[in-house]
Parts: sequence; C-alpha cells; structure tokens
Amino acid sequence: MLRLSKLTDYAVVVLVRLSGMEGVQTSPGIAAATGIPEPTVAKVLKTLAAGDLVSSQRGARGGYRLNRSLSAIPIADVIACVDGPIALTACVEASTTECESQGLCPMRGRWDPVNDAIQSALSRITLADMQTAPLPAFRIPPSGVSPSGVSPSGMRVSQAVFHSPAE
Amino acid sequence: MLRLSKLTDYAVVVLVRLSGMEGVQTSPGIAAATGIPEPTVAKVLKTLAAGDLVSSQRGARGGYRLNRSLSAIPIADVIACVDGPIALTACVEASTTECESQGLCPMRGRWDPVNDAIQSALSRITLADMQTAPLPAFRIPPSGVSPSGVSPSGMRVSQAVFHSPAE
DNA sequence: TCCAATCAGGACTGCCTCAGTCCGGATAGC
DNA sequence: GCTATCCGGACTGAGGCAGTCCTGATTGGA
Repeated sequence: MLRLSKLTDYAVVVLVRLSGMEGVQTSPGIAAATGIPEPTVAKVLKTLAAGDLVSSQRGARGGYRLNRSLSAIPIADVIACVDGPIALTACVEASTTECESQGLCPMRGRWDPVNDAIQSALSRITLADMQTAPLPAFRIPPSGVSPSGVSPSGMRVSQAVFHSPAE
Repeated sequence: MLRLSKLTDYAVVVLVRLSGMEGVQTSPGIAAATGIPEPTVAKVLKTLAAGDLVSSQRGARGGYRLNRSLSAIPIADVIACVDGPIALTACVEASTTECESQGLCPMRGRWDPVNDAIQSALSRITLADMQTAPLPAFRIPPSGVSPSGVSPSGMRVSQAVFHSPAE
C-alpha cells in the first residue's frame, strides 16, 4: 500500500545528485554517478523538466540544472510531478472528470480528510530533509557490487544499484 | 500515486455498515445493502477478521460483528489490514527481509521521515471521521441507478454502486 | 557549413500486481 | 443429519508500470 513508484525514488536520487554539482549535468553522467540505467535517468529528467523542477539545455554541452535548492522542494512536488496528483482514491486517478457525475461519488467526501492530511504531511518534508536523513550505516560491500563509476564519495544511491547495473 | 486499493474503500464501507446494525450480519446481507458484489464482500470481511477488526461467528445464524467502535479504528489500521503495512518504498513491500542485506538499502533511511509523517497522519483519522465527513450533496439519481436494496436511508456507498451491481 | 552531442516526445513490450471469482472444507444451529 | 455460514486457498483476466528504443529538434564546436 501507498506504493511509491520507483521512478519517484530515482527522481530523488537524481535531484540530490544535481544539487551537488556546479553547472549542468548530462543524463549519461548522472546515470554513471548513480548507477541508474541511462534511459531511465533520461526519462526521469524529462519528467522533472516537464514539472519545472529542473531546467534543460539542449545541444552540445547541454544538460540539466536544478531550478531551486533542495530545501525549497517539498517531496510532495516530486511525487506529484512523477506520479501525478497525490490522491488516495482510485476514482480520482482513474478519471480526471470526477468519476461519472460530479458530486455523486461519495469517495471524494469520504477520503478527503485523509488526502488532506497526507498532502500536508508531504508538503512539510523537503528534499533537504531526505538528503540529510539519518542513514543506517551505509557501506558498499566489497563483494563486487560496486561498479566502476558508481557512488563516489559515499553518495546515496538507489536500490537499483543492487539489482542490475554492472553484472 | 498513493494508490489506494479498492478493497480498502470497500472495507470502510463495510465497517461503517457493520457499525450501524445490532448483532451479527452476514456477507450476503452486507453485499445487498452496499451494492458490493458478494464474493468481494466476503473477501474483505475475511481480511478484516484476520486483522482483528471484526469478529466472525460460524455456522447458521453466524456472521460478522464489529470489534471496536468506529471512533476507535484509525484509518491506518484498516489500510494496514487490507493493503499490508504502510510503507512508501517499493523495497519494503517487495520483500519482508529488507531488500538484500540489512542496513544496506539507503531507501529506508531516505524515506523514513516521509513514512513516519504519513503513518502519524493516518493514525489520527478514525473511521468516525470518515463516516461524518462532509459529503458533497449526495443523491441517488432517479435514472435507475439505484438497485433495490441498495443504500437504505441515504447510506454512503462505494463507487461500486455506480459500476456493476444490479444491472 | 557540417558534424557531434544532447534533449524532446512518443511508442512499445514484458512483467507484476490487483480485482474479482470460485471451490472444497470446517463449524454451528436446527 | 441437514443447512447456512465462515475459512482458506487457488485461479484468472485486466490494468498499470518499469524500462527500452526510435526519430526528430536544438545547440556548440570543428
């Protein structure tokens, strides 16, 4: 329940990575740094650009750049950008046109307080909070799980690192 | 995002219905009253019984009964019961054994504050709050959408009513 | 002027999860 | 013993998502 799409986690990783560097960064570069597959990084970045969280620059020497600082990005924005509007009920997401007839579906009324509570909770947490969240002792195991170019300086990387990248 | 399974909404409807009656109620009875298909109601009730939210009585004249009052049931309990533990990250739900190795997955640390915020928000809202939530003017349309036996006394019914039940 | 690097936008496929149904068995009242 | 009801599980179809790929547009440099 409350399933968070992997893309959203990737987005957080990518945004944190973007914040740590000067100038623009290319998606291949971010992919190499985070261990997330390049096409996926590109997809995430495109989504984030569409949501105005990052700016893109085309052409040679182009890339992406963060629009605001991490502390100015509530996690709710990231989720809304990647996964669509935050709403619990299946009906809200199933159709943008309010189920079948406006004001008829009782789910809206029923779940509204829940949605509001979650929305406000997610609006109070910023990426800066997540960046500095207390991490359980994090260490890349020496058993070859760390592919070259991945997680310099003990950076936080996604679960993807442990699944696919350089095997 | 934050997709709530339909089963959870059904559960709320069923629990509210259970609270409105004396003694035990059978799943066919609840199905008729709510418009939710019988097998689905039975499934929901079984789940709720497993989660200790309702008690069951077998045999003839058996049925289900609410264990606590609506105001003593936080929505978090219902969600946890029907959809599993409340956790955002894909990795937590993917395996109960903490990704691959304990303390390795940085997602836990990263998303923990978010999970906690949501968890506490959901713990503060009870079914009583949802029962009495302000409803947008609710009225069964006269165009035959209201099957016989459905929503006596203007009861809140699920979206299911508008999909399938008695056509 | 041409070429290479990079983003933009969409289409596509395989996998996984969930909704919903059904069946055989156990239990309890009549 | 018969019937109503819950119990537990298995099963299937539909839908969404992750991930990939392709074609085109843009920009800087050779």
